[in-house]
Order: sequence, then C-alpha cells, then structure tokens
Amino acid sequence: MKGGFFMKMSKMYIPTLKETPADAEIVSHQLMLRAGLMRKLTSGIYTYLPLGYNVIRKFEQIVREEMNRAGAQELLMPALQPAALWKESKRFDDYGPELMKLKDRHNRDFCLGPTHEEVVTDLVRDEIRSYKDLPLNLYQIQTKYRDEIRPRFGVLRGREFIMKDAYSFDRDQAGLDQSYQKMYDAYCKIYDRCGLKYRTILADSGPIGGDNSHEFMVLAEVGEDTIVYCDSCDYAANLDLAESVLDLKEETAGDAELSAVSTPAAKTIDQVAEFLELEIKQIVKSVLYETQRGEIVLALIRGDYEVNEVKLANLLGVVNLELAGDQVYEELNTVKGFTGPVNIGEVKIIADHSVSKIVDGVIGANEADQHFIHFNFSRDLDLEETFDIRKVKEGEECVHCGGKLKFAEGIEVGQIFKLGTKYSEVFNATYLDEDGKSQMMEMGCYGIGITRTIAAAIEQNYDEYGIKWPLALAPYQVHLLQLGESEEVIAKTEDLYKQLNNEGIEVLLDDRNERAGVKFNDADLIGCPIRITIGERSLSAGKLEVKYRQTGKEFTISTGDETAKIKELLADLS
RNA sequence: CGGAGCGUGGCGCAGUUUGGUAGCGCACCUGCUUUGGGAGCAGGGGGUCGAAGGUUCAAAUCCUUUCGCUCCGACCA
Repeated sequence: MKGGFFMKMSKMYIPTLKETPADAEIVSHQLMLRAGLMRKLTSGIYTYLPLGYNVIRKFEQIVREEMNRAGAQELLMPALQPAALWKESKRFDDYGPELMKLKDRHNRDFCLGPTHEEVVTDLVRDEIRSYKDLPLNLYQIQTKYRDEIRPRFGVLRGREFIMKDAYSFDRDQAGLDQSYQKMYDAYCKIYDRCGLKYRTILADSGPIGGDNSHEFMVLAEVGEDTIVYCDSCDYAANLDLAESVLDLKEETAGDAELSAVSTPAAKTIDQVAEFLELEIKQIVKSVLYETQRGEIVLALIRGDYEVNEVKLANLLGVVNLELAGDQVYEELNTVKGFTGPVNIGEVKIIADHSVSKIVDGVIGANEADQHFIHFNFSRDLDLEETFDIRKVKEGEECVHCGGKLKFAEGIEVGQIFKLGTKYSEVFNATYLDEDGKSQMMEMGCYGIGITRTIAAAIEQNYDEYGIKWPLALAPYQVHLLQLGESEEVIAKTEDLYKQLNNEGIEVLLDDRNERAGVKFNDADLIGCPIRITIGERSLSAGKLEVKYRQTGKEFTISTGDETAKIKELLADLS
C-alpha cells in the first residue's frame, strides 16, 4: 500500500498463535486471536493489532466510499456525552443498564454513547433552519459503548466496538422514504463489495424507536438469531416474526359432546397423545402467560406447534411476557399440565389459527389427571377470531412463493430505521418551509457494525488452516514468501516487492528467518488471497509459485512479466 | 441476576484430593547443525501460583473474604 505501511514481516508486530486460545469459543474469535489481528484487554474489549486494524481500515474505506456516494457526509461526534441530553430524550433511564454511565469530578452524570441520536439531533436543531438545507445525511465511524450483560463470541458481542452510524433529516415522509431507500441500496453495495452472503429482514425497531426497520443479516453457522429464509424467493425474517403457510385440513364435524376422560399423569402433549392413542395434531396446547402488566393470557395452539412468544407479546401490545407462575394456576383453580380453555376462570384467550378448525380435539379439563375429548373449537368456545402466534418450523411453505423455508444462524451486521419525528419532537428539531411554517424534521438512522462485520466475514470464510479473506477485506492482497537465503532469491524477492509496491499493490513480505513450514502455515492462517512463493527450486527454472487461498489452486508464473501477471490475477479475483 | 467451571512464566497445561525446595510442552535468548509445510542437539533467562486475610514449624495445596475470566440461562439486538 502506498503511504507508509510496514510490510516486512521481520519488522512487523504480527503475533500468530499455534495453539487455540482456551477462552475463544467460535471460529472467528479463535482466528482473530491466532492470526494476530487482535488481543483481549478485558471482557468484551479488544486491542486491534496492526494486521487487524488494516482489515478494519479496508472495510471502513468501503463504507466511506458508498456512504459518500449516497450523499452522506462524514463527521465525528463525541463518545463521551452529558447525561442532560439523554435525560431530555428520557433515554438516560429508558435505555436501561446497557448504557455505560459515569460521573465527572463534579459529580455530573455522563455516559459513553451507544448511539448518537441525541447528539446529532441536538446539533442539527441548532444549525438547520430552512427547508433549503434539507435533506441532510450525516455519518460517522466511531467507537461505541454498550455495557453488555454478558459479552461473548469475541468481537460479535463486545462492550466497546466500532460502528458506522448515519442520520438522515428530511422535510417529510416522502423524503425520508427516499433517504431510507438510498441507505438500503448503499448497504447492499457495501456487503456485496465485501463478498458476504447476507439477507435483509424486516425487523422490530427495539428501544431506538420508529416504525420501520430492516436488518442486514450475514448467514453463518453461528449467530445470535435464527433466520428463516426462503430457498426460492427473497423472503427472510427473524424466527420471532417469520410466517409460513399453515397446513389446515377441513375436518368433518363429529357431533359427540365434550366429555371428560381420565388421563392419569399425562401432563405433556406427547403423553396425552400416547395415552389416548390420538395424533398430536388433535390436542390443543394451552399455555398460560402473565404480561408485565399482570394480565393473564391463555394461549391456544395445536399440539404439534410451539407458541411464538414475540408474536404473542406484539399482539397484546406488551414488551414482556412470562410463563405464568404457580400462583396463577392456583388463582384460576387449574392444574399445570391439565389446563384448558373451557371452564377456566376469567382470562383472556388468544387462539392460534392452527386450532380454528379442530372439531374432535382434546383439551385440559383444569382438573388433575383429567382431559376433555370431542372438543370442537367453534362450538365449545366463543372466540371471534384467531391469530398467528405460531413459531415457524423448518421446511414449511413460504407465504410469498410457496418455496421451502430454511433456517440459518444470522449475524446482524447492519440495521436501518425510519425514526420519523420521534427525536425531532423531543429535541424540537424543526425547519421553516416555503410558507414560513415551522415543520418537524423526519429522521432516519442507519448503523453498520464495523468490527462485527469483520468477524462475520471470517465466519463465512475459513478452513481448518485459517482465514480465507475476500479480496476486498484482506489485510494485504498478496503474501510474498521468500524461501531461503540465497542471493538470487533475496534479489528477486526485493525486486518484486518493490515493483508491486510501485504498482500500489498491497503486499506482505515474509522475509523472516524462518523455516518454510512456518511461513506456509502463517500464510494460511493470515489468509491473504494470493500467495507468491519465491524459492530456489522454481526460481532456477525462471518460475514463481502462486497459490490462491480461497480455492487452493496452485500454479507457476514466469519471471520477467510477473508484476503484470499478478495485476491480472488480482483483477480476476475482484 | 441464577447455574457451572477456571485463575500456576507470553500461550496451552500438570501439580491441589493426601500441606514439605514450583514443573512440562510451545514460545523466547546463545551456540552448533539443519533449511520447500510449524527442525535437532546443547546451554540459558523468565513465575509475589489472581489478590487480601487466616490456620500451620511449613500453604499453589486447607479455611474465609475478594477480584477477574469463560460457558449455559435470563436479558439485549
């Protein structure tokens, strides 16, 4: 790289590890430590070493280019922020214990910013007065803080991490829609350029607020969310929100009356089905929940499905939902494992669509060791409608195209929100329109986790020997190995090193006095896309050896025009 | 915050049950040999055994307190 990066390994600080550090659980964490990209300072907080910082800069540069191209402007806001601002938006308390709080010597409250809506809105409200100044999109790449309850997975869930965050300000919703779409497109370009396999999903907007949001999820073997995606269309959703086609059969109504049967010790769906020799599908699962407001809700779902608590909570308009405690069962005069919707006390009943057609089902009788059989949903219950509170299962049908739904773990690497006027109202961020009337700005906010995207890239690109960087993120494009100390080898290596440098190709030169095996293994571990080996063996035949890290393909090229050839190879890779 | 586990040289670990001069592998330094997939031999440096207090003639080891780290869960996104 032109511009003064150290590139000779004999002089560089690249502490690779032969052994896997004991406390690193997932591959990206292990490899980031082993390849000498970073070191842990304390739980959830890392130092980025020269090689790791190179990768960070590579990704940041891609982000900058696409953000600038989309019309956003870079600035840098403080990480240390006065609590007063956060009290103005009520988030000093509402954000919860994840907000890293501290005091200065005068005992004034401060916090370390996990995000910058407050700061940026405060800035803009003072400076932007006219519709002529809109739209505006400001972004920064900065260190953020979140006092995680449990940091884990290396850089995937840290307490200090690097984020790109952008904030858009528009005159109206139509403008916001445009700004949002621009960011959506820019994000796609960014992740495409990194060669990442990702999906966008509709998401809950969480504590940041607003009513419209997409998450960009990198699909991997490990992740924090289960992503449901369709194998034949673009549909993808968080498992919490995913929908699928419900396989409902019209059943012919039996006219048998609801009647109690003894089902001793049959508490689970499986036990009841086995005891009565019925299909699981005929049994109605009844689950009691208690909301944070103390409301008791009985959820009904077909025996072969699970209740999706997020869907249920959203339906009820609550944030928190818990399985009811023993006390609730006592109050309702029912028994755990034998709960049912008929003859239960005063509770709200929410039924899933899956039970709506049941005509000869089984429900709990609210008495120990008793169930009712011949349960007919429409006859025996007086419910106006049924809802979707069902957890999707892998292999079910896509609601959009009929394709098959698959599950993957996902790492959230970006999220975009339409905030609307939530913050402009709080901070009174207004402008004057053409008629001289004061109007609220419509805001959007857009985040990319820089450090976690790098971890996600590794999760998608590694083998048993180490990292296989996509060209766009590689700390160096070419890893040049000098094997042996003969004059010819040294001279050729120096020569090629200089030529590549002059061409602006980023080359890492392994000129260390190490054995070949050490160099090969470190090269595999560090994972630069192209490895060039210069050794007497092939140099005497006028050849250099090339190996692609990604595919493992090996071949030789002739000396003489090797620089031009290497440029071609790189062009082919990108 | 609940459950589990771990803190011994830079890294990975043994030693703790049963108290008795702190050890192994890797890494590091010196020399010789070696040199295309993590070399061999010889010599060498480096550790308040996480911290504090206690018991004991004697503590890495037993007791108390405390700090840190990791995993599972709750939580968060």
